[in-house]
Amino acid sequence: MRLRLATWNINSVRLRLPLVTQFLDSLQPDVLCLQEIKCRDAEFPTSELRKRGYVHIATHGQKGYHGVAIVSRLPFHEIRRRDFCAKGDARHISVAFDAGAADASGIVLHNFYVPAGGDEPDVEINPKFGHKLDFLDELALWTAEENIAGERAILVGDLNIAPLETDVWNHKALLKVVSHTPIEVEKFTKVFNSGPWVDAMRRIVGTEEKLYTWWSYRSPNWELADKGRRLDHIWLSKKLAPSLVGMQVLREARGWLRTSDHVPVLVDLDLGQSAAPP
DNA sequence: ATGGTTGGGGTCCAA
Repeated sequence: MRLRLATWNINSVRLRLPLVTQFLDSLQPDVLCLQEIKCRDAEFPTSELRKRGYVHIATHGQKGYHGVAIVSRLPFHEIRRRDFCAKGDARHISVAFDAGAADASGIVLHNFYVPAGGDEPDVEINPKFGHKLDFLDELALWTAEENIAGERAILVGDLNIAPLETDVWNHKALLKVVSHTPIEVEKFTKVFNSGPWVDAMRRIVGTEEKLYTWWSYRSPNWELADKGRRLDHIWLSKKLAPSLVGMQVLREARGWLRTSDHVPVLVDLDLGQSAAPP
């Protein structure tokens, strides 16, 4: 069984619903994880997505800011929503695919929207940066305690950190820019090492190659200047990693009319292979 | 070094 999974920071799902449906129609993912839906659960465009076959929908929304959702053709259960840092922020949702999802059964999927962290990488003058670091600390502890990378697990989302030198357009220029500072990369790495995770994107595109998923709205000529960062990630547990058969960053989506500043990232898994011995 | 754009909700905050 093939499973196509996508993640996309949509930056207002209601405003960009036509782009979401265009994306679903053309790329045909089985599961789409969204971040920054920027609406309450009741305002999520559930009926429009159900009409297109994505009948299984779980949301963790709030008014105006943040918010995550999982939109799926495959049935799931055990929907969980954790309030990291106990601020009432909607930044996490997870589901487990059930028996009706055939070979996807037993896979737990976590969808995150990590705080952006504000402009100044200094906790003394910028509480938002402190919040981001605290969020990562709590995430590392929790992922280890809960063993969320256990057996068959996937972690996706806008993690708002570009960890590698080739994840940003200019490593040196961005060392003091929030998203690429050493302290953030250190904490990001701790989260990654809290479980047996594999970076699916870098399994397909080598670390010597530049790879971005986000281009600022503030930079004109995004395509020509190409001042991007890889802020969005897909991690597979070691057990699932052998099933990875494809990955794409849908760079063209950044050129769509009135689009998000993030583009979708997709992976293809051949779950028939995941049962094979190592 | 600076300033640039977008979205939501409401006359500014977050990204």
